[in-house]
Amino acid sequence: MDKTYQPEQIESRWYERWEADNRFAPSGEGEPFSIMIPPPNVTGSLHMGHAFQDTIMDTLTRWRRMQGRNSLWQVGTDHAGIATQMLVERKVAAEEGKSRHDLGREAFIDKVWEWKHESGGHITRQLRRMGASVDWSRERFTMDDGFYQAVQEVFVRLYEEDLVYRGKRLVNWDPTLHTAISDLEVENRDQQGQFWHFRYPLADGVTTEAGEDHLVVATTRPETLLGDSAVAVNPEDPRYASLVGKFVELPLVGRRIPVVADEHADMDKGSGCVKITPAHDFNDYEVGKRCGLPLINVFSKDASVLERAEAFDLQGRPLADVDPSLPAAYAGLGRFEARARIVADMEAAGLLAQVETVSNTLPYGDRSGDVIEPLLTDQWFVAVEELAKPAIAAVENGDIEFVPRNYENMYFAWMRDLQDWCISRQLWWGHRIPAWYDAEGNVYVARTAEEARAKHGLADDLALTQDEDVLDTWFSSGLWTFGTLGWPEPTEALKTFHPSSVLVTGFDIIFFWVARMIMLTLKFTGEVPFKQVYVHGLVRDGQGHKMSKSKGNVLDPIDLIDGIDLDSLVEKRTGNMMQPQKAKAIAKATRGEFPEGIEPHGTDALRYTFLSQATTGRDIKFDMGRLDGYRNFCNKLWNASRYVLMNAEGQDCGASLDGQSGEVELSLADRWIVSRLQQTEAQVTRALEDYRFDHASQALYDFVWNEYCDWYLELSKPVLWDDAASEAAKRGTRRTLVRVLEAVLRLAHPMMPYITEEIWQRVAPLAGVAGESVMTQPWPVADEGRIDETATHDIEWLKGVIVAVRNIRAEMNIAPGKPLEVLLTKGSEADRERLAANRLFLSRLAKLERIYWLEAPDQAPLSATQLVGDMEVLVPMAGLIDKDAELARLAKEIDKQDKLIGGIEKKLGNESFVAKAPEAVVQKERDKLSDFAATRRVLVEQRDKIASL
RNA sequence: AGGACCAUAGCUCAGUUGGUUAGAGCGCCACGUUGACAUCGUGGAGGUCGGCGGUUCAAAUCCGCCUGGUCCUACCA
Repeated sequence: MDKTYQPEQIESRWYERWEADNRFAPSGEGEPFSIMIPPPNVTGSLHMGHAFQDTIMDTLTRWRRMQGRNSLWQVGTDHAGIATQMLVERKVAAEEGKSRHDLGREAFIDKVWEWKHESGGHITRQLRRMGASVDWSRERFTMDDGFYQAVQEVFVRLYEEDLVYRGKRLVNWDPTLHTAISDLEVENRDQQGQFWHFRYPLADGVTTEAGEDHLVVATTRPETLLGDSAVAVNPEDPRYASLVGKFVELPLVGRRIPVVADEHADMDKGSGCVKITPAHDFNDYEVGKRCGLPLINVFSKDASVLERAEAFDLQGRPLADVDPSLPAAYAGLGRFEARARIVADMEAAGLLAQVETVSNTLPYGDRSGDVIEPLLTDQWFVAVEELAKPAIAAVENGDIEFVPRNYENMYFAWMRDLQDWCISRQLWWGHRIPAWYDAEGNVYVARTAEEARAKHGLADDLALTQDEDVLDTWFSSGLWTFGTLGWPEPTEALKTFHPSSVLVTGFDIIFFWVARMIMLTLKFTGEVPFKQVYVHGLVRDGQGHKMSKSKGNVLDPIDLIDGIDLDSLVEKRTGNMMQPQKAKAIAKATRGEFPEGIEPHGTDALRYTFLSQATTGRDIKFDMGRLDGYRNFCNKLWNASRYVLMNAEGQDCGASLDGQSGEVELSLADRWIVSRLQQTEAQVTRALEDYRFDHASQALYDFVWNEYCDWYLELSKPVLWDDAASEAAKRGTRRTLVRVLEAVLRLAHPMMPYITEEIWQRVAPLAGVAGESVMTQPWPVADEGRIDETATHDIEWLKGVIVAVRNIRAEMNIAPGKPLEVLLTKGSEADRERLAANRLFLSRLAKLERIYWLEAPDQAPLSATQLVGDMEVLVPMAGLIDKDAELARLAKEIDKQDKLIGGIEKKLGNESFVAKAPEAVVQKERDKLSDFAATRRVLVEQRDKIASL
C-alpha cells in the first residue's frame, strides 16, 4: 500500500469494477428494500443537495444490501419541462440565432432529444462519482416510452372519473414563458410599491351619504382598471348602503359598472370601496363568482393591453352584452407602460386623489423571473379534493411516516387547503395532453386519436387535432414510484419493490412532489408510494447562506472531491454571471476563503462529512473543516491498515483461508477491542435504523481512531515486537488485528465505499474471509457473548495508569521519551494483579524503565502523584521535579475536588433531595462524595509532604 | 397575521425517558519525528447551555413569556 491515502487512484477504478460486475442490481433474495431516487433534472449538474441526498440513499442501500435484503435503488432522470425547454432555446438561439418558433414544434423537440442524448449523461456520470450504487440497468427517464404509457393511462382514467377537467380559469400566467404555472412555482417577493387612489364618478347623478359624486378606490395596479366590472362595498357599511345596485362610470373607458355588496370590501381600509377586476385578480375572481359579474379580460398573452376586451361569464362563455371597447390609446402597451399612462391620464382628468408608497409583495415566476399575471385562459386541472382525502389518511394512520415527525404538520396544513392543480403548460417539451378536438371544439380524451374515434364513434375522416399543451412535469414525476417499476403492466418488479421503503427528499419539494405522489399513487395502485419519508434540510454554505450562483458561494461537490486551484474556482464563480458587477466582490471573497484553492479530499471524505452533518430536521452549514477532518480520518484508516498488513501479511494470523494455524492465545487488549467492536456494531446499526447518520459516523470514528488506533494498535506492538510474548499470543494479536479491521471495513462500507473496498481486498484473506467484494459481505452483527466487561475494566485501569504517567510528564516538564521509574501503591489486590499481568503494556506505552508495587506506602519517596481509583501512581521526584510546579498543580487539583465536594454536600444536605430522590440516585451521590473526598485527602497529604521540604 | 424550527466552547455540531465532573471535530497553547500515520502523537486552555420566570428534591433537557435568527403559509383592493 502507498504510504499516503490517495483517493483519486482508487475511486474510479472500483466504481467501474462494481458496475461491470453488476453489483448494484437486486440480489433477488431476501426481504425487498427499495428506494426511488428523486429524479434529477436531466439538464442539470450535481449540486451539493444532490450529493448530500445521494450519500444518504447510497448509505441506506449499501447497508440493507449487506444485511441480505433484496435491494433496489431505482435511478432515473426527469425531463423537467420548463427548465429543459429554456436551456435548449437558449442554446439554439446562441448557436443558430433562431427561436423555437423559427424551428417549429417538431424540429425543436428533435433538438431537445438531440441535446438530451448528447448531454443528458452529465449528471449520471457525476452520480457515479459519488459512489451511488444505483441499478443502472433499470435507468428510467420521465419521457421514455413506458412513462408515456403510464402518463396517458393516468390522465385518461382521471378524466373518465371527472377528476381531470378543462376550463377557462384564472391562472398564474408567465408572460415571458407564455405558459401557466402552478401556485407552487410562484415566488412572492417583497417590494416597495405605489398605491394610487382614484375617483370613480357615480352615474345617474347619485351621491354618497356624504354628498360626494364619486367613490374612491385604491389600487396598486391601475392598468387593471380597464377590466373592472364592479365596485364593491361592504354590505354592513352604512356609508354606501344606498349605493348598492347603483352604477359608477368607469373612468377612461366609460363603461357603466355596478356597485355591489361583498364582504371582501373591508370597511376599515381606505375609503371602504374596492374596484373589482375578476379577470385579473384572484380575490376579485371570487367576488365575481359570488356577485355574478362578467369576467373582462384586457390583456394579451404578453400582458399587453388588447384593442378590444374579451368578456366571459363564469363558465367561460363569451358574453355579448358587455361593451368590449377600450380606449385606443392603450392598445398594445405593455402592462407597466399602460400603468404609467393610465395614472397620468387619471391625474389629468382630476381623478387621482392620492398616491401612497407602500410595501407589498409581488408574484414572480421562479423560472423566468417575470412578474406573474393572473390571466383568464383555458387550462386542464386535477380536482384534488377526492384525491387528497386518502392521502391525508395514509399519513394520519401511519401507513406513511415522516422522519422527522414534525413535517407531517406541514403536510397536513397544505393538504387540507388544497386548490385544484393546474396541470397544463403551454410548452412544447413534455407529455402532450391526450385530448383531441374536432372543428366544433368538442373534446375527446383517449390514449390515442384512434381510440378517441373508436370510443366516440367518430368518422375516420373527421379531422381531429391534438391539444397543443403539455402536462406539468410534476404530473409525470408524481407517478415515479410505480411508473419506474413498469406500471400499468403488473410486473414482477412492481409486486416486489412497491411500495418503496423510504423516500429521501428535501422539505422544499414536499408539496411539489411528495404530496402529489401520495395522491396519485394511492389512486392508481391502491398502495402508498413509500412507507417512510426521510426529510433532510438544505445544504448551505459555511456561513449559513443559501448557495447560489448570484451570491457566488456555490461549492461543486466534484471540486471538493478532486480539488480545484484558486484561479479556476474564481473563474467558475464569476464567469457567465447575470450581474457581472458583483464579480469583483465574489472574486475577493473567494480568494479570502480559499487562498490555496481547494485540495482534493476524495468521495469517501465528502460522503462522511455529509453523514456527520446529517442531523435531524435542520439545514446543514457545510463545514470545510470537517471535510478536512474526515479526509484525515480516511488517511488514518489507511495507515492503520498499512500497519496491520505489515505485521500480518505472510504471517500466521490464526485464521488464514487455508485453515492452517497454530495455537492462539488472546491478550487482554485483544479481548477488549473485540468487546468494544461488538458495542460499536450495535451502535452503528441502531443509528442507521433511526436515520441518525451523524451518530453512526461518530460511533465509527470514535472506535477507529480513539480505540483501535490510539490504544489497540499501540497495545499490539509490545506483543508483536517483544520477545517475551509467546508465539500463541503473537498469533492471537495478529488474528485480532486483522479480524477487527475486516469487520470495521464492513461496518464502514456503506458510509465510505471506496477506501473500505480497497483495503478489504487485502485484509479479508488474512482474516479468513472469502469473497469478491466487501459490497456483498454480511453486515456485522454484534455478538453480546463477546462483550467482556472485565477486559473493559482492566483496560480502563491500564489507560488510567498510562495517562497518569503522561500527565505527570507534561505537568512536570519531563521529556516524553525519558525512561521513568514508576511506583504503584495503596490500591487493592486487584490492582496488584493487574500490574503483574500488564507490566509489558505499561512499560512500553508509558515509556517506563521500571514499574513495581510499593508495599509500604509510608516509605514512598518524594513523588509526583496521580490517582487511579484508590491506587496511587507515583513518579519519584528525585532530580526531576520542579517543587513549585508540583505544588501549583496540586493546589489546582485540590481546588477542583473542593468544588465537586461542595456541590455534592449541598445536594445531600438538602433534606427533600434525600427524601424524594430515588435511592439509587442518592447512593450515587454518596459514592461520588467519598471518592472525591479520598482523592482530596491524597492530594493534600502530598501537598503537605512537598511543602515541608 | 398564523405556524414551524433553531439558539450549548472562537467555529460547525452531538447531548436518548429530567439525575453526566455538559461532550466531539476543527481552531488555539505547550511539548514531541529512528520502525502505520505531521493528513501525526502527547498534554492542556476554553462553556453562568440566548434572557427572565415557573414546575420539580433535581432543568441544557419539561412549561410560559421575551429577545435574536431561519423558513413556510396567508394577506396586502
